[in-house]
Amino acid sequence: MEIWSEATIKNFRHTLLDWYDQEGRATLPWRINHDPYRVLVSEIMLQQTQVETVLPYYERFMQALPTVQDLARAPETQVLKLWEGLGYYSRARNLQKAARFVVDELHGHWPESADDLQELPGVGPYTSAAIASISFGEVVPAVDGNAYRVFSRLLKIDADIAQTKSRKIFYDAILPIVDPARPGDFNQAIMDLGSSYMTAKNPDSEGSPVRAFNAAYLDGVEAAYPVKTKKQKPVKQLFMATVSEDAGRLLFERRPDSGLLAGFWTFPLEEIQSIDEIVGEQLHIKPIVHVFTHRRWEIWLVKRAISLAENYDYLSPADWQQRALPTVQHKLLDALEDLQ
DNA sequence: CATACGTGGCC
DNA sequence: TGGCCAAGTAT
Repeated sequence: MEIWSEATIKNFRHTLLDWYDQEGRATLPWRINHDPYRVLVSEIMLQQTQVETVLPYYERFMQALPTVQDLARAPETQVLKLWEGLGYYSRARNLQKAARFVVDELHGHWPESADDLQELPGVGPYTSAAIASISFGEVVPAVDGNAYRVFSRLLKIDADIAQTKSRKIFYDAILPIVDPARPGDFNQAIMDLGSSYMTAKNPDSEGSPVRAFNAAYLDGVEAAYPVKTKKQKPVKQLFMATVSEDAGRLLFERRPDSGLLAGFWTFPLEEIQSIDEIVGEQLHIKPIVHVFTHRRWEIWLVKRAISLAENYDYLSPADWQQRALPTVQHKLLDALEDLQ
């Protein structure tokens, strides 16, 4: 691993921030100002989600709920509907819990340090550092996937970025490099660098503004960085989805309050071991396939009667359109519509 | 500390 | 196509 001199660090900050000032994405809507609410919403949405995906959601969310007080007072159903399709839905619930904490417990006064911000639900080591540096000027590194990738290459850090314990190694390595005059811009510049020149696949290290600081590139070993162990494959699961109609309404099931798609509405889903269990009954000749990070669902639509359960409800189109439905349920509805 | 937790894009 | 990747956190 490389250790930079104080002169190199100063040179790097200057090079990075000059590039950021010229080429950075200053027009991103969460960079219009440093309002902690606007930054918080953006950072939560951006967790494991790309900028292009977030943009329309962010604009719509801020339009509907412009202040932390608005979010704190909103019905949870509205928040989930605004989040529909973004995924990782516990983020939406935690975001509203965080807003309620700031408004109700802290009387609208924001925590200003990374340590205190981490008390907010859904705000962990990365997000707390991002808000503290961007909104409040705290000199802390925001160590996200970009920072891992960028600094693993710049400094040739061999720690496996898939391992939790590597976080401290990167934090300690980056901390002395963060620009004390512009910590928020520094962190955002690293992220912009990681999503432009120093990408995971097909990086353009040759054209990168910090190529002179990229030890892995200069040594011709960039392909070896970052070190990252592989994830496990999604588990395959087979389901029968019940299509039960009553006077123009369709039967939906409310999923449990915890776990996958918690609290969201889908057709009643019953896991089966083999397609043989429903042969001759299915409505489609091919299953609807939906892949999560850790599961791969194959769902067969079956028109059948089913005994009602406590978490079942017949919904009219007007009903289900105003509820937050997971993407997999939209796929099922689309497939059903194709049959008509 | 390893795993659960969504979705869309890319090759 | 299946695997990998993208501004992580909670448990």
